[in-house]
Amino acid sequence: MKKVTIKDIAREAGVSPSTVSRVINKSAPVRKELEEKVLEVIRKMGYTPNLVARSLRKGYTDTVGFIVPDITNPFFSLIIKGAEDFFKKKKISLVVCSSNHDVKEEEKLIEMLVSKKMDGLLLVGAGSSNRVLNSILNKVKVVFVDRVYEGYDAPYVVSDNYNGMKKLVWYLVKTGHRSFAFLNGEEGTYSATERLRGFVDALKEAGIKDYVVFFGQFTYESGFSLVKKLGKIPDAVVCGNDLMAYGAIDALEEMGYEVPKNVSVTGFDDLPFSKHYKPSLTTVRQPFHAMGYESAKILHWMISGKNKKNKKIVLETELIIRESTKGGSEYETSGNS
Amino acid sequence: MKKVTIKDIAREAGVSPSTVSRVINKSAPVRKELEEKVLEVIRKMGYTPNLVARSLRKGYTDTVGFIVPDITNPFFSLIIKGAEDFFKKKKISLVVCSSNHDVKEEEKLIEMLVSKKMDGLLLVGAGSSNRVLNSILNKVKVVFVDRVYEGYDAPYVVSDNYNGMKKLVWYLVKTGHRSFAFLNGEEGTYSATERLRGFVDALKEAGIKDYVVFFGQFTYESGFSLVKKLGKIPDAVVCGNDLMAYGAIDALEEMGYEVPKNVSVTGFDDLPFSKHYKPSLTTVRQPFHAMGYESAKILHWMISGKNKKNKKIVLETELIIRESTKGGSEYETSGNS
DNA sequence: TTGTAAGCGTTATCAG
DNA sequence: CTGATAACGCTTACAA
Repeated sequence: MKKVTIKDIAREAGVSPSTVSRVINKSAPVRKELEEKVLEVIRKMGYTPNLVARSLRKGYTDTVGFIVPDITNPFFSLIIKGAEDFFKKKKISLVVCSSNHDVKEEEKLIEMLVSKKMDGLLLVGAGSSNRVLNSILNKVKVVFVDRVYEGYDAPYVVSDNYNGMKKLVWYLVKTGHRSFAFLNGEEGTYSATERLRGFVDALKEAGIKDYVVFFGQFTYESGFSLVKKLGKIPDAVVCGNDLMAYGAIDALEEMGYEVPKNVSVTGFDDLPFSKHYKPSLTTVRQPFHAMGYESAKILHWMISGKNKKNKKIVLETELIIRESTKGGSEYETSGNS
Repeated sequence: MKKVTIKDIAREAGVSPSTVSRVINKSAPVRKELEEKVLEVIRKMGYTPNLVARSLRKGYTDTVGFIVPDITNPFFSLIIKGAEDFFKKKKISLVVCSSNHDVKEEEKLIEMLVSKKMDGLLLVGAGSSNRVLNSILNKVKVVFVDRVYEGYDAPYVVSDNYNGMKKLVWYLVKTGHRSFAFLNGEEGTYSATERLRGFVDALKEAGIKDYVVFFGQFTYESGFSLVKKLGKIPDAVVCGNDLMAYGAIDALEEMGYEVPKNVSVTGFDDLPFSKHYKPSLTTVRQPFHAMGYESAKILHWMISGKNKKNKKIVLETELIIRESTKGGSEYETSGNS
């Protein structure tokens, strides 16, 4: 099928290309009669505007890029969904890319997306820094998601990892736990760092010194193997995220412990699945969808020229108490208004 | 920062734009000396080619669209990952869109993607048909994923739902199950239909008539509530997919049954999580990643002009035996060569 | 209200 | 090997 352009429509309708353009975009008044004629020809010939040409002319693409470490991880795909839900309303499409937790790949992706003239970029960084970031930060609008990059003056949207973890630990202390192990994710990651801060600060405030900290990855397997390395089993095993908690629980049970009877285990994230885990997981809920949605909103502001340049958003986290921890229901979660 | 174009480079390097283009694309020989000069200026001025302009000129975008019902569903995100892994090697990017299981939305998305001049489309359809499909099938290359559309002569990649289900039911029969309930997903869906066919045929071959079939959705909640509607609990509850099986197991346990002691439950998909469910799930593994990867490969063939027009691929499924079904280990899976 | 023509940034063609 | 020039399809001054 030969492709039909605005010129073909113009010729067929006996008008000029500009008139056709005006009809399509309602960018200027056109005589009713002509308008109808044009519309009819468009329909008849099955014309659809070439948005590539339009983009070249107008200077924007109505497309933004979203780079995440792994699209397969529900944590990220839920965030993406949030962004998508916002952008869909603005008729903006999303180019989604996985960096596979690799900063090198991330750099390549960023360059490609900039070259493809994305109107903006949403970035869940793979590392804590990035060579190309500096050079592109003034070529394209960027919003950091779930990460704070020291030294870059760009807006970000994160959730309150620090206070989420604090709430969780306080709860554990309050329900009688006195010794702790923290099975954390990748050392150096923003999330791991913040959660550790919360963990340590909460215990310090509680005057508890009986704890150990290990780093691993944010995966089931890592949670599983880290548990096996634990010398003595503490009252509570606090995990870097839900996946690790699943692994930790399974390892503990394999070792003959019952959760939560002999040991409490907690997660972080509250993946949709965690309420169905056995035992269902006590964890800290991150507002995935909102994280994506808010980042998208900010990026959109920036794109539209509303200069929310240094918007920094920290979204609330919520303590979710379920059955993987021992202890009364006397503690009220703070976020359930 | 003012954007720098190929002309700026040309001027600065004292050559013509064509020469710069030739250097960038290695599309024709250029004197070493000039080439170096150009490369240097490019570096110095921080030039990156405008791929929108290039696309307009060349007639393709190195971008393909992928529409799925819900990016949040691990089943789909794993497929997307497969496609992404293939396309990354070809430097093709993916515009990922969720139709939210809504055919209307899907139609809009398709039109938009065609307008944006995607080189091709990967489509996990939301329904069994679609108004715009006919009109765009000769405007853009399309590969259907996980669905066979009757009446459209386009290539597809699916997994062998029918035989997968047959293998599963045979196994159940072989291990002594004599009465069945099939808790299926959305009626009319390709997957639901094929799995039902497999289920019915296998039982027919086994001479078993004691079974019931229900339709619902492919969700945890649906599995849960469908179980509650079951009159008598059969030997085996066969579920439309893994999520439904999770729900079914939980409902059954809530009703006081033990799985698999009192009743066996099976899934379909083998989500990464199913081996960690309690009990771990007996299910049929679909080759998610391969489904995405193969679809991408075919689409790429079509785009590159290699006319694999009517390529139809049915990928093998594999029976995965775990702990949610009662029965010996005497049965050998067929796919473990 | 409508048409003409320039231009968005590339690349392909054609001379030289 | 290199440079003009046209063209990709659209939008937008500017002119009428």
